Amino acid sequence: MAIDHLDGRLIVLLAREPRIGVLEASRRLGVARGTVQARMDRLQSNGVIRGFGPDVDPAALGYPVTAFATLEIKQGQGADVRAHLATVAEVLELHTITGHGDMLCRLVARSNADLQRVIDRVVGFDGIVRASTAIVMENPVPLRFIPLVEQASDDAGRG
Amino acid sequence: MAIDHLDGRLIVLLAREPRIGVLEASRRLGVARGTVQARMDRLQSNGVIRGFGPDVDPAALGYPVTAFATLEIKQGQGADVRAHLATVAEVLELHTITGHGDMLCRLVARSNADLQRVIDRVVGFDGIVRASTAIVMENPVPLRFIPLVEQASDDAGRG
DNA sequence: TATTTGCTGGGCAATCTGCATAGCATCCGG
DNA sequence: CCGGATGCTATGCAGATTGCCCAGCAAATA
Repeated sequence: MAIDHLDGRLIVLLAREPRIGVLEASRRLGVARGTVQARMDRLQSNGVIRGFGPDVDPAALGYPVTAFATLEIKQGQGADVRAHLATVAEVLELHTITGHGDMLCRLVARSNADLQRVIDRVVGFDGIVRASTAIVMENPVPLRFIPLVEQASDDAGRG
Repeated sequence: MAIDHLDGRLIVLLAREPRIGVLEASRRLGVARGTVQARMDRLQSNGVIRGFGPDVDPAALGYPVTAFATLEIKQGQGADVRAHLATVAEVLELHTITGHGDMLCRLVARSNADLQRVIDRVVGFDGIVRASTAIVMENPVPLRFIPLVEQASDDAGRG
């Protein structure tokens, strides 16, 4: 579960140049090919690396508007709401959270006007009492894991 | 910029089985290898596919706690705050948003107790007036793009 | 001390990639 | 209706990579 420095370097390398193969990676890291192969297998069965799915940009797909919506759910309707939101393609992720709102979801839309349609679709469901939406203007730090990986692998030695 | 049905099928296929190569993909999709190659090149230069970075799970790295923090920023300190947050490894992403809070960021931590440390680190900076945090309990819909891709590629024909 | 585990270095057959060519069909402006 | 551009198919080939194997070795473990 803990990763060492070599794991860290491997993940960072894969993040930077995803198309390189095992052989090239072993050259870059200065270790044997079998080692890289074993590390990658281990990282994947550990679940540290879930996969290598293509990194899709919603904006390039025609959905340049992102928003976060906090939803207040009627007691006992949680499961139904989850199922409902899972059917909406514009809902990219959904979390249940502590605090006054009950759920937080990330939405995308084709335009600000289209966002209204998406929100109507999201909240147009019985179990949802209220929704409050924040539109994303800028994204100074896009979703990233590398710094965390580096920190985790640095911690390894002196855990 | 718009993607057609074949693009959609290709992306979905890559998402499901990321390690397959161009040749295998062409077999699965029932098209020529050169076609898949051309489509992938186009999708990447379009920016629809940003890359194939490894999908890292923070929980497996030892950071099982996720939270969203809404930050209120002192006028004119935006840039400094961005720079500050970018240096914190536990800040996985940062958005500037409309509404009362000014920024929304996604945090991870090693435990609920550790989250306190992370939050202190995040808000322990001059430009930040106030922070309100929501801890994620469940994640019924993990970050996903496939439904959106399918919708976008279905729209293609009858746009 | 015997055993297990992880890394190295090497080898081999099968496969895949990158690159190039050529034939077709479709779409579009003239 | 024609010329030209574009996109898909089909194929070929040399070189690189993969998956799988083995044996030696060092360090940690029982």
